[in-house]
Amino acid sequence: MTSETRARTERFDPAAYEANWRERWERDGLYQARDDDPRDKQYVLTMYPYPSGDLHIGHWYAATGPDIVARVRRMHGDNVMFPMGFDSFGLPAENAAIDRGVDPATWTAGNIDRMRAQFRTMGCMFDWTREVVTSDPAYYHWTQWLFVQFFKAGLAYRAMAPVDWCPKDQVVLAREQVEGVDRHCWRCGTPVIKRDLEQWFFRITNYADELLDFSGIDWPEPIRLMQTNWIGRSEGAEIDFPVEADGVDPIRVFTTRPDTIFGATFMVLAPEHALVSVLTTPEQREAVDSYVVAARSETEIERTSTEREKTGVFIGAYAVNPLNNERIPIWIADYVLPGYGTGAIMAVPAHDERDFAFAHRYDLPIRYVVVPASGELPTSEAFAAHEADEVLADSGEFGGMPASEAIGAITQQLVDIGLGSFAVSYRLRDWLISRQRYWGAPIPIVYCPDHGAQPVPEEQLPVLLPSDVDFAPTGVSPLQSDAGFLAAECPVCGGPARRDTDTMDTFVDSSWYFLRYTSPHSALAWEPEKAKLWMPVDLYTGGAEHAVLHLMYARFFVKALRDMGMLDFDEPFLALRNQGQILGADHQRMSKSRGNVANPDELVARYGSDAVRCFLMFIGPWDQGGPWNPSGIDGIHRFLGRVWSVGQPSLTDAVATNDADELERALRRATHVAIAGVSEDVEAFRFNTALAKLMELTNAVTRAREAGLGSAPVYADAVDTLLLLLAPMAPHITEELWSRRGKPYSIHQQAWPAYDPALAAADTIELPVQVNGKLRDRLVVTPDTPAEEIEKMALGSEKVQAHLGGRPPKRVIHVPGKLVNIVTP
RNA sequence: GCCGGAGUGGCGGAAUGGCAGACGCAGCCGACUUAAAAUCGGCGGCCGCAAGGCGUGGGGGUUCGAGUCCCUCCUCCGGCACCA
Repeated sequence: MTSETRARTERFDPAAYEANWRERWERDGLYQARDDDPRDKQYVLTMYPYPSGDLHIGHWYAATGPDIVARVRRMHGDNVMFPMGFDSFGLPAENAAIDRGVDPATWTAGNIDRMRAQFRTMGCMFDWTREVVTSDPAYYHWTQWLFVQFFKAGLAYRAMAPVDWCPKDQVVLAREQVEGVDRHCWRCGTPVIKRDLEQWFFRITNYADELLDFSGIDWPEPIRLMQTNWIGRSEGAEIDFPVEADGVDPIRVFTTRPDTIFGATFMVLAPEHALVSVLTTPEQREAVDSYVVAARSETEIERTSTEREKTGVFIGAYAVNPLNNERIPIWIADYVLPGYGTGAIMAVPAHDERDFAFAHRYDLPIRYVVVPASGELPTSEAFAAHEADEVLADSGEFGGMPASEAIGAITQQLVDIGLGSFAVSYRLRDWLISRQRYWGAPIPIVYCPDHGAQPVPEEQLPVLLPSDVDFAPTGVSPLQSDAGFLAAECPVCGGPARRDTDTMDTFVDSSWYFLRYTSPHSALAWEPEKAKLWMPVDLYTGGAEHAVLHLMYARFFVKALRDMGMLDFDEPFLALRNQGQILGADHQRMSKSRGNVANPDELVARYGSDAVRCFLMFIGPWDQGGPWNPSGIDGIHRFLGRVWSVGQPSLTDAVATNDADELERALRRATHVAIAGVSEDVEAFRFNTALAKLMELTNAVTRAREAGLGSAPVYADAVDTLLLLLAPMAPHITEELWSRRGKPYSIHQQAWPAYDPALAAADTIELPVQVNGKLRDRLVVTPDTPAEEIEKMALGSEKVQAHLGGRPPKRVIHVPGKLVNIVTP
């Protein structure tokens, strides 16, 4: 650059223009998605945040990726909606109320205001006119209304259930909110315990099979696998084992291996099983009772530890094997879980590790009934009968039958004698949605002494949260101590009734917020025609940690609402992409308690929003994340500085060169190579390599200017293209330069540059020449050089000849455009 | 234990089975400057004076050719975990 142009170029100072452009975009409603836009719609969505207080670097990381894609799709000519809101019900607000005495609503509203302002500094194309806030009565009105619809459709029911209870947060948790080996609370980490409570459930298990079907949606394989495993479909049989006592129902078991029934040497009931008290003999009563009491007081940790030695008690009673009438002793043991299958098993110690360990400890018989076709049999451990080439042994008329065949044959025989059925069991349980806390949507149900649980009439919704309650956690909802809230009227008889004092799991709120964005101010939950216009979401992004929570619940909601006639599609999110997690500098998950939360404000103030966006996208693949280390942001700042420099208008310091034509072709080629590369990378969420390609183009443009091309049309084209390609990632600097160059406002409304392969084609290519796969020389040829000539040139190379040692080559492999490899004899 | 994902320079990372290390960071050298910062240019896997050799977690294999495909082992990260 000459000193003359340097003087003309204003100093690169993002602070001088970034906020101004954001205000202009806002004022112009540039990012508002219009319902009456005739172009193809494109609904891009990123998971809305919990308003915890301040945005951290992870929010920037998560939002920038989809913002880039949304912007590119907009430049491709689509009518793009990219909304944002707040998932604002939940425990932290209530804990803040307890700790600091502030009202949850006030605390939440303050956080939302702060975070909304911080969000705006990102320069994302969020359409804030569509914002939803789930703790707003105008929103939870409809969450409650949806609950009533689920109730009326038979998909919401109340049941006494042993539930996971967090003793610290004093709240019931969904199974999905209990994590890890020690069965701890997902929020506070405290080990959970079991309690029996009347709870509301959503019948998600009705949709277990449909939720296993991912055809037609483009979701990451790991997420699909996690949901599949979570749903845990197992095919097998239910089998009735009659008991010796008169007038008592048989013991029904679920098994995936009915073919091993002749190896059943004992039965095991879960300690909670209803038949335990009926069947226990007087002599065993005391031992059984004390075992049951002990099992029920155990924590989840103890109960489900796989390390622990298996324990149990014989209850004194016997069942009868329905196929051979053998007498089988009945035990109880806590390794049989009450909530899975039928809560009872036929124990086949020869072919199940757990039954094997139990039999070993209590000296129960072990009988092998499935053997390898080879005839060999292990004797010291449970032999996992799984393989295809196995046959039954010691199994009456089924002896010698292949195991795979026997599964069906034995079940069929049990069906024929009325003591069995083909059955499917799922790991998935119904979704427990009751929460004994304040800061959530009240469950819109009243209890009448005469008419039981009745939904609040729709015209009386919303059931508003009272604002003056005592927040100290007591194990019951704070709403229970609020007499004004508690008192209600039975919608059937008008008599006095009691309101439900629990609130809904916040995952209920987030199971339909994407529908509310389509018509956020509607006097309905959503306008059917608006949902028809925008739904389903075309691209959804967020963290993989929601694989079996939000992402499964939202699918369930859409399927249930479809069956209620309220929606006409099957899946909420057509495509899903997960961003990686930005970890603290200590490689640990960012959390306030660890003190490793990185705040972007300082970086934004120093380098500008564009630099922070680009830096985050540049550090690695977006789906990978990684530990936070801001040291590389200087490189991005320098890059944007070079863009600032080349993007200035009317550079006239052109110097005539005698090879201008070739230089111009090279610059045009670099431009079109960048168009192709960036387009491809952005669609694939490879923002890091897209930026690398933009850096290469910038370097090529800089070189061209140094070479004197500054006033050539091809130079202006290259710069314009650079700005257009960079605009989705760095919306401010590109708008500023676009404007300075006298181009029409806004750059974000321009068409994405068109790629011309002919202009990207190289004049000459460099071909590596290998001998036995090792690089020995290079050839520079034009793309149309005939293969024979290239091979002749390769063989003629001195370096190649040195390695051939005068011998003729054994083989010559020529991959056109790639390389030549010569194999020596 | 089961199911995923990942191991590449000092660092972040790149590479449809075809030149390993693109693009950056940090570093070193140089230009500009009284000087520094900023900016610009250059150098950079390891061993070796060189020729050359060795290099993508370890070991084996397929191939003319392997970071990439196959087998096996190790380490790290995520999910699930007595689910019959």
